[in-house]
Parts: sequence; structure tokens; C-alpha cells
Amino acid sequence: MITIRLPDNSTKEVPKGTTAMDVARDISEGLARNVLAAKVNGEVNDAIQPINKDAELKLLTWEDKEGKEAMWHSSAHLMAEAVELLYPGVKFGIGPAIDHGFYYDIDPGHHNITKDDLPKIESKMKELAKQKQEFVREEVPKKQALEYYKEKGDEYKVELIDELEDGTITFYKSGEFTDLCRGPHIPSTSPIKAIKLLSIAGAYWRGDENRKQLTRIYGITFPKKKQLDEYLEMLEEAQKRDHRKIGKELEIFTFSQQVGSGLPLWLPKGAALRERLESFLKKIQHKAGYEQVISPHIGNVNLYKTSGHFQKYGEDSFQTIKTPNEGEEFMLKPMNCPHHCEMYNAKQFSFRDLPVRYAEFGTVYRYEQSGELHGLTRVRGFTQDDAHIFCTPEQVKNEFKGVIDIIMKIFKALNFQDYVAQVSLRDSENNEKYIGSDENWDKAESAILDIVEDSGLDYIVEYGEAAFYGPKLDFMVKDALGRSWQLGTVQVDYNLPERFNLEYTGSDNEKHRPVMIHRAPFGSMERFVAVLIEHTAGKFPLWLTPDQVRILPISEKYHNYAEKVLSLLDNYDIRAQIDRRNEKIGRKIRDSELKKIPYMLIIGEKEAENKTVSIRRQGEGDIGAIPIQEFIHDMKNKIENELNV
RNA sequence: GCCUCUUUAGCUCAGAUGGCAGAGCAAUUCAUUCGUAAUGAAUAGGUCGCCGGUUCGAGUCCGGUGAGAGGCUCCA
Repeated sequence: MITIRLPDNSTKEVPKGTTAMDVARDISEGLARNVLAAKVNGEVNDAIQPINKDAELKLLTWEDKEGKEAMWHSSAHLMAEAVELLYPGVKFGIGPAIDHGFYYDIDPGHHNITKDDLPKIESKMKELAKQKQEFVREEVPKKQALEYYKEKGDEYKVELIDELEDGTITFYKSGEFTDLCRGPHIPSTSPIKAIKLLSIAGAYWRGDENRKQLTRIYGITFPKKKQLDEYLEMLEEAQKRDHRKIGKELEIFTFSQQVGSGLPLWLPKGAALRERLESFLKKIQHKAGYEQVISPHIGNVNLYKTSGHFQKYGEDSFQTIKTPNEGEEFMLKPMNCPHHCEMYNAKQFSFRDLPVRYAEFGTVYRYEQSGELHGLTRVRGFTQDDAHIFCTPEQVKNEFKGVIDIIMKIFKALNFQDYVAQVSLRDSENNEKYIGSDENWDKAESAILDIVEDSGLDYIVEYGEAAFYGPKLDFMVKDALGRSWQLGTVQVDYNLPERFNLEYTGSDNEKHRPVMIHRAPFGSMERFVAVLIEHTAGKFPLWLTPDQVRILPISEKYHNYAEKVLSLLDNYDIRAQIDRRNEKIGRKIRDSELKKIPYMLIIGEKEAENKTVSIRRQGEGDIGAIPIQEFIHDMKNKIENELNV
């Protein structure tokens, strides 16, 4: 007999070889039906795997992350089975569970699987799922596993097995389909009740663009049809928040083929919004001791040879432009840091002068592959809210903290709560990707880790994600469709100061090398605004929104009073417009609502007589008439509160 | 850059099998002067992304190319 301890700390004595499923059945049939997998001593296993020694057991259901994973992983197998039945001879790459669903990479051979095939595959999956196929785990020697796939002619699986350690390898069999797989799986296909194949895409084998491109099918499954419906509805809602759609509707930005792809055009409302964000940050930075600088949009190619950007990105950049007579070569500015280094070099600094903080809303241009461009989040010309801090090694910690404070202030003012702080370090096996000495890298990396640890931020560490000149701390925020984007970034850099021979005089009267911190709290104005649009669905905070108030006269008779209200609001810097169209009030309200104007002031006979305005709040409806001065006072208070962070 | 898909009026979209291009909204004009999410009527608006081919004839079929979408690779 062995002892099983359950999460509520109760124990059960059961015979050796009992499965998690047996335990579940013992508790209740209902529970057993819901069990997808089991956590045995912290390890996730099949629910039908025998337990042979004392163990802590947690039964995993749809409510658990690991339960969903097992379900989706098994769904990937089910899809593969369906595909193999429909298109004999296809080969398979990998098919994992992901955050929302699963995918499988397929080499369709001479078939050509397209979007139109998805419904067919989907219904085959439904048919197979109904057969309640069990997932049977099988341990086979490596040699035998290799033979199986060699015979099947699946070179992808052969490659995967080749790389596994010698010994036994696990296969899972469900219905007609056998797959190399570590598991775990759900007991049978019966919990897979609702199936949706979402999209189809090309994906390089093993993520290597030099290797064959396989067909990747994305899908998701649920134990209940209702859950699938809700998920699809959620996706639809998310698509409505897409910044490309809202940006167009609210006239924030546009693109033009004539101008060029990836080159955003900020329309008046977008420009006003962006300027407001910029002056908000400028104010904060001014208080924090930053100085604004300005640099041109191009720089001599030698500047970027000195910085190392040319060697690193020269071929994958916009190519240099040449002067007609002298043959001088210039590059579109891909980064502001080299310019700021030269500004630092324009003057002699003592340790007493440091830190020096040069800030610039610097527009940079980077060649991005055409398939990469995406709305405002991935563009070829964008403006960074950049700054470079030149400081002594002793000041790094404090300065870095100051930067984190600024980022937090901004996230708070804009109500960004779901961000991930990511420390990006070198990939130690791939040293040629980076410039600078190991010693400097070690210094910089440990400095960042120390600071982040001290700051109390929740953070994750990613290796191989560092910039080529230094490690960084990035703030990642998700868009409406769950894609993660980098916004704020802070980078410690010991390398550029060396390359540009930056110096300051220490108290010992010797020359010393300053340390540079690169930082951009928004990241880029384009990307930040894109994410902001999706987070707010276009309902920006009052202080930021392009039009705060729209005055809606009931008819032309009240235009006079409307003009008076407008000039009053204007005196108090409240951004308002009058809807002078010859339309009914209902129409004017509807259009203002759709444009997400926070406040509508309805003005008719009553209001003109009593010197009041009838307020309608966007999304909330009529909230009654108040004297115009009172409205102005309330607005001012609200805006001040929003900015008071 | 690669894979799949899309591209028709300012916007959203219809246009089997090739036979002179259509709707709604927006715009303009006129009427209406109206109380909390669309007043009515009339008018104007398109070398169907671009280049080439097949055909008596191409928005529709074929080839190329631009742009957009979803992924992959990349991202200073």
C-alpha cells in the first residue's frame, strides 16, 4: 500500500499502481469525468499512469493551467490524426499547446493545405473525438523509435529523436495516430467537445529561415461549446479594439502607399494627442534633471562605424545616401545615442557635473522587412522618447532607479497594469552577436539584476534578448489580440562610452570613463499610442483625449449661446467644438458617442435662459444640467486628478 | 524576406458560369429648426491597386508587381 496526500492535506491509503483516475473516481464520478491530467509530486503526468510510491497528488482539470495544456496538447494530436487520415503521407514537425490553444506544424508534401481545408479537418476531428479514443503511452527504445519514423519517411521526427538522449522514448497512440511525445495527455478524446481551427500560416522548421517552411495550423478546443462561443466572441471584441481600426475611425493616423509603407502619418487629432503625451513626459523629465537636446535625422556613416551600428546592421538598413560632389556617405539615423555621445564630447565634464541627462524625442528610421510591418506597432520611421544618462559607475544604480520611477509614473497615469518587466541578458553561447568585453558585460548584467531585484518589480529573465551593446530591462505590454510588445526600455551600456572615448575628470584629477544609460519610457510614440488605443478602446483619459467636449445646439437658434460657451471653455483650455450641422439632436449625440467624445453639452432654450449646460457623459447618458462655471470647475478638477500621480 | 489569404466609390462591402460597374454610410444641394444614439429628398462620386498576357470582349481567367491581413524569421 502507498499513501496519497491530496491538496486539502487529507491522505488515502491505496494499493501500489493505483492511478490518479482511480483516486478521482473514488472521490466522485463527476470529478473523474473532469480530470484531464495529474500532478504527482510536482510533476505533471497522465491521469491514467500508475503511481508506485507515496505521493502528493493534485488532480488537474480544466480549471488548472496544466489541465488546459494537456487538453490542448492532446487536441494537437487529434488534429494530426485527422490530417493524416485526410491527407495520407503528410509529415509532422512539432505540435505543442500554447497560451490559447495549440498548433501543429505539418509538411503537407504534395498536398496544399489552405484555409479552405480547415472546416474539413475540423469536422474530421469532431468525428474522431466522439470515438473517445484513449491516449495510450508506450515506451520504446530509441533505436526502434528511429526505425518507426524512418520507415514512415518522416525526417522531422527522425531529427528530433536523433537529438534525444539514448534510452527509452515515449510514444503516444490515439486511434490510428502514433506520435513521438513526452506527454502528458488527457485520458481520452472525450472531453474535447468544442473544436475550432483558427488560422493557417507558414512556419520555418525549427524556427530557422534557412530550412523548409512547414504549414502551421492553429486551433483551440474546449470541454463545452459555450466556452468556445465565449472565446470567439472575446476574439471579436478584441478585434474591435484594434488600433488600426480605431486609429482610422478617430482620425489619429493614416498610411499612404505614395509616402511608403511603414511610414505613419499623424493626423491632427493624433498629433495633438502625441504632443500632449510628449509634454507630459517632458515635464516629468525636467523635474528629474533631464535637458532637452535636438539632433538631425541623418549622420555621417563614420558615426555609425564608431558606434558599431553600421557593422551590425549596415546591410539590413536603409542604405547610405551620398553627396553628389564629395561622395560623403550619410545614413538615416537609426539611433539617437551616437549623436548624444558626440554632444557629450563637445564639452569637458568633471565628476561634479554628472550625471548628465540628454533627452530628445528623436525620430529614427530602420529598415524592417516588409512582412514585419504592422500598424503603428512595427514601422520604419518612428520617434523614440529617448534619453541618455552619462554618469559615474557609482551613480548607475540610483540613475537606473530614477528611470524605473519615471516609467512607473507613466504607466500609472495611463492606467497600464498588465505589463511584464523583462531583464534581457546575453546569450552566452553566441558571443559574436555582441560588442564589448566580457568584463563590461558582466558588470552591466549584474548591475541590472541587482537594481531590478532591489526595486521590488516582478520580473522575468530572458537570455539572448539583450541589445548588441548591452543588457536591458524592458517593459512588455500586450495588445488587444494578446501579442506582446516592448514599450519602455532601460539599458546599461559600458561599450559606447569606450567607442566614443567619453571621459570625465574624477576627484583624483584623472580621466575616467562614464557609464551610459539608454532609456525610453514610452519606447516609441507610435507603438505606445497603438497600445494605448487598444487598452482604452479609443476612450482616452480626459487630459489626453483630442476633443474633450462637443457642444450640441438643439437648433441654429442656439448657436449664439453655443459660441459663448465655446469661448468660455476655450479660456480655460478645455478642448471643445460645436456641432453646427443642421441635424437633429439625436444624430449629433450619436456621432459624438461614436467618436468617443467624453462630454457632450446639449444646449437649447432652457440652457440659454438659465446659463447652464446639459451634460451627457459618453457611454453613460444624460447627467443633468448645471451652470457652465460649475462644469468648467469639475472638468479642471478631473484633469488635475488624472495627472496627479 | 518566407508561407497563406485579401485588394471594387472617402468608409464598409455586393458583384455564379468572362458580355458596357452596384448598395449602405459619408459628401454636396434643397427642405425641415427639431430636447438625449441615424429627418426627408435630390445630386455628384469608380481607367475595379499597378503592369503585361489570353480572348471578339477581362472587375471576373493567367503571369508579374505594389499594398494590406494572419503567422514564421528578424527587431539597434
